[in-house]
Amino acid sequence: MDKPAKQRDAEATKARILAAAKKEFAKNGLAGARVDVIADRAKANKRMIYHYFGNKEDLFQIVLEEAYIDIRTAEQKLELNNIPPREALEKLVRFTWTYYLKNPEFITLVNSENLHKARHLKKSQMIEKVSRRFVDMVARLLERGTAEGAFRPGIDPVQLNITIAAIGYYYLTNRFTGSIVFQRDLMAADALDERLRFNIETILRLVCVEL
Amino acid sequence: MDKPAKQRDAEATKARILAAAKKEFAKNGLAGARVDVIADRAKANKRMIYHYFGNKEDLFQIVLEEAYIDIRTAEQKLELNNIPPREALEKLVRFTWTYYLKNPEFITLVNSENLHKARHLKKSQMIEKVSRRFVDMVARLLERGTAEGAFRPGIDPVQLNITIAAIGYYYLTNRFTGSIVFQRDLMAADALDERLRFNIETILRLVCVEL
DNA sequence: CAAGGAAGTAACTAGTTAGTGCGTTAGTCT
DNA sequence: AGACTAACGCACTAACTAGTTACTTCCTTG
Repeated sequence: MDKPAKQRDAEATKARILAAAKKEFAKNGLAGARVDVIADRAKANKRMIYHYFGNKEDLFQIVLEEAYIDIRTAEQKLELNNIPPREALEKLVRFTWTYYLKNPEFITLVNSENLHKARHLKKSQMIEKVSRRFVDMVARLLERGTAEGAFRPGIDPVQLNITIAAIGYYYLTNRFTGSIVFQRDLMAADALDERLRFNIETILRLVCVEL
Repeated sequence: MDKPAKQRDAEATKARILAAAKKEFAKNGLAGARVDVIADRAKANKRMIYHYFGNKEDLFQIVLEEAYIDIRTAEQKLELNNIPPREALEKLVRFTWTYYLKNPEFITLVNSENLHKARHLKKSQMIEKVSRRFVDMVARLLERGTAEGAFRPGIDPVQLNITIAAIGYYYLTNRFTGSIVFQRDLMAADALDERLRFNIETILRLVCVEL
């Protein structure tokens, strides 16, 4: 069922445009991004962008949606409910940190979207669906841990989710100003290891009955 | 209809430009901000902006510097070393949260600066000085708490500072996408109270020997 | 195989935007 | 008073940028 290699390939062109757009939007934000740059980097013509995606903002919206779907999909693959609660929690903290570290565009795109008061995400129905599944996963983990007596009762899964994200996200999104303010290279390999360790400790102390 | 004699006041004009610029840069980022809008809102002429501040980027840099100096100054006024360690720590968490909440431009300006890899902050000497004083303050607090047996030993003041900032900053900067992802109005009054409570608990559990 | 549609391109337009040239007005100093 | 300096303002430009027009090239299918 393989399609023969075409000289013309709409899907491939769309994919190249999306990849280039992700990079450009992440680097310069929505206002700072240049459509011409996206076209060039995608080895496509600017006209193709407007043909496939409508306009700059619509393109941004699709890039953003894909970024959210990507992280939520990766999270589901963790299958946290097949391992002991405490290990699962640590695994989630570790995953979140590593995902942000390896996908720095995600952070920048989310920042951009918040600068625009999430007006693009608001239009997306898909996001609500995948987000609910994500919150449910952590809620179930908390229930399981509480039932086993490992986790403190009464922890709000949303607050926990936000906190797990926060301690990784903030460190990485503010790595440039942070390296100046704290006069330390926050992106040095040992600094990154140390931060992950600290984050795991923060969350375990918050959630677990005893260490 | 006589025009009232127009008072000339360079300092007042500069101040109006800075205030307008802060608002515009915070709202739209460096690339999205419009110099004409700043001039209009400052009830000044665009020519004055270039006369006093050189260019758009230099203006951004000064706005950013002032924002940093403002928060660092407010932090120093806390005088954390005159109250018991545990209370001082809680006070710092509470202050950080409240400052971000009441000064949303600070967060957005810092985000913008990080999008630009902190290239403006790098040029500023003042920042390093006020930042060091800030880290020292928290370091002394940690030492004091550890000496009294209230705090766990070996906590890195930089990691703690980052974490205290993170749990407030992330919640607020991502309040728009967060309200969609978590399907909850993160800015409702009770949600804000609840978050502050949760943040205090997070930090106390991280730092204190026992609650 | 011809025909129609889809993929792809170059050159253009209309509007925007940072930055300026140059002139005017108000306050100050001698 | 007159001269000098600094505050202020208008109107312009050169460069840029999102989006479009009008066209060519290639592929599929009836």
